[in-house]
Amino acid sequence: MVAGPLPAPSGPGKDRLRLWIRLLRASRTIEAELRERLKKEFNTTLPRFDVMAALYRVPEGMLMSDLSRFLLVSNGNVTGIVDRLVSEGLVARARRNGDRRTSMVRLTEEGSKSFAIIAAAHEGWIGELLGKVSEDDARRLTSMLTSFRSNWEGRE
Amino acid sequence: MVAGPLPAPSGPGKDRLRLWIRLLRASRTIEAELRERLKKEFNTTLPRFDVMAALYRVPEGMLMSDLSRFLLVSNGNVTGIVDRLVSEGLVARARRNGDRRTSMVRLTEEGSKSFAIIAAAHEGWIGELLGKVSEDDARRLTSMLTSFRSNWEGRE
DNA sequence: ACAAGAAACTTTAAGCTTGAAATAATTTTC
DNA sequence: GAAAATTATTTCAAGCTTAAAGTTTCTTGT
Repeated sequence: MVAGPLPAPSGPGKDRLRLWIRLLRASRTIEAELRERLKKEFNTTLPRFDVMAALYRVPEGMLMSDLSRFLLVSNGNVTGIVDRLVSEGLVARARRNGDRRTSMVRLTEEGSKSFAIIAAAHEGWIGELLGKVSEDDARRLTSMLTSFRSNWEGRE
Repeated sequence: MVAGPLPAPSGPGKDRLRLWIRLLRASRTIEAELRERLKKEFNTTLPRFDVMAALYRVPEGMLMSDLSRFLLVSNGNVTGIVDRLVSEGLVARARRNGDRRTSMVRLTEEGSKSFAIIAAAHEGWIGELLGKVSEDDARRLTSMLTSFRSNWEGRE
């Protein structure tokens, strides 16, 4: 890690900037670790995991556009990830509801079983990686981030 | 946003998992917004901005490997981003120190001027996007994340 | 000195990501 | 009820990202 040779700037607004930088670094650090473990242990990727996690909560499936909104990624992106999951037999697209533009995407039985195993390991990893954060801090942080989220959603 | 139809799970370990999910969502939300504004307002990208921000702090420049470590991305990745910045005239590679394997990378004068402008806008955006987080919470969050970081660095 | 190993960087292949353009199906408007 | 607008999704081009393999240049052990 390269130490910043310039003195830490201060002033109004700098506190938020510093917070953002820390937030980004923390999530990138954890993300990198998860990515590596998913690859090594289960030969899968974080985006695939994210899609499967979203679908796991909703057995009847989700529309592509719901997935895209939920995961905060572009719809073209979801198409590619789902394509790969389908070709691996973990996910199925069901065309034809009433609206023939849409396709309902859901985990296959294999996908569901596979995800359950990975998710258990994932939860353990998070426990390990965030283990040094006290229960108290974890709850406090969570509630601050929750209030950030609701502020965000009510903006514009 | 799709609401989770399953009841929120509880139990030991779930608090950390919930924290991680919130952390990830918060940073992705902000990242997406920054990415979009960087594109729209300055026709640049977050990775380019990150590299320039790292270099801006160190006028004499950094080695590729330092950049890679500092930004938490792979070295092959940095090569590509720096290539593009060089072709745009914002960054310069200076071969030949004593060690001819290394190249010292630094902002050009144009790059430095350009970054200063973008950075000012960026800081304003962060102030806006995180504006609803109180100064107090911002400092508390920052210190929690800092202690996470130092715990992290001391692991393994 | 010289071979073996390590270090700094680039290249490559595969996959992720975005924004924009293209398709196809539905809804709205006149 | 046809044209226009909207919605859901896919395709595309460009760029980001990683891990692994390759190149070049030091460094080390003998």
